[in-house]
Amino acid sequence: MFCGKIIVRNFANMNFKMQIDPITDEQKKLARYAKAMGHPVRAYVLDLLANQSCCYSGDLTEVLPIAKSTLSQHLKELKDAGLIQGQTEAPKIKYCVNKENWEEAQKLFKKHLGL
Amino acid sequence: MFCGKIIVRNFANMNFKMQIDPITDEQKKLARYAKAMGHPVRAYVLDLLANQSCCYSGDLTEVLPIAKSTLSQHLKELKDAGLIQGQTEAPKIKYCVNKENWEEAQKLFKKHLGL
DNA sequence: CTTGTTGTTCGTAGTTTTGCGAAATACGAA
DNA sequence: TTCGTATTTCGCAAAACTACGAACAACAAG
Repeated sequence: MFCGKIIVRNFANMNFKMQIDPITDEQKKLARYAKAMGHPVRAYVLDLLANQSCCYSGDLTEVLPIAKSTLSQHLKELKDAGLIQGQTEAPKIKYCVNKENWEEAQKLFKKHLGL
Repeated sequence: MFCGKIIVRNFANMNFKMQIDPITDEQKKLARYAKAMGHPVRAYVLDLLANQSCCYSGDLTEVLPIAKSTLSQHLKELKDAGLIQGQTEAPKIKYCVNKENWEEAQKLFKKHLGL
């Protein structure tokens, strides 16, 4: 998603295209992570994976009141945001937090929430 | 939004309705706050109000590359989530963080992100 | 009371999210 | 290879989100 102002100025026969976006990359990243956490199911899953350990999709389906396919989409959402990762242990898939990005998220929230 | 399992059991001629929801209230609150922060514009506004001071809607419109009406909706979203509040200084409206809820959000993120 | 300034609300449009069940996929085991 | 298990992908529908401009509301100032 684009969130910037495009300003075009002409000097003589030169063309300048300058994008002035008051929203920083950090704020955009923060928003991306926040969005991923912005659903009860996903907040629950993250909580579980962060404070505890890895788990299988099936473990979650047993506990959560949603269809398997719906859970799968939430996991995909978290994966796309970079907060978790899944490794195949056929026929299961073990999900864990993506340490690197999780730490980045921690840093961002810490900074922007003034913690 | 409901995220729980409804389990109904019958004992003799008594009816039990029990809601078993693995997702805690804290996780739901966290998700609510995170959702509100989950857009670049809103992340920007929160950053501004939290790290700096209050500001008027007009101040933001000058800087942000979105229509007034769109900004107004984002501010409403933040207000509905409880993260900011607005007080009339006619004909302007001054927006500030809602201190009480902001602190709750800080606490929740701190706890659930393991900070 | 009229005007100008500041924001919100409304109507509309297109996109994304959320959710489900059914079908498809992946893969070890028999 | 065929079967069973675990999970994803597909197709669909309803709801929510994002965004805009036009119209409206609030109110101080003249």
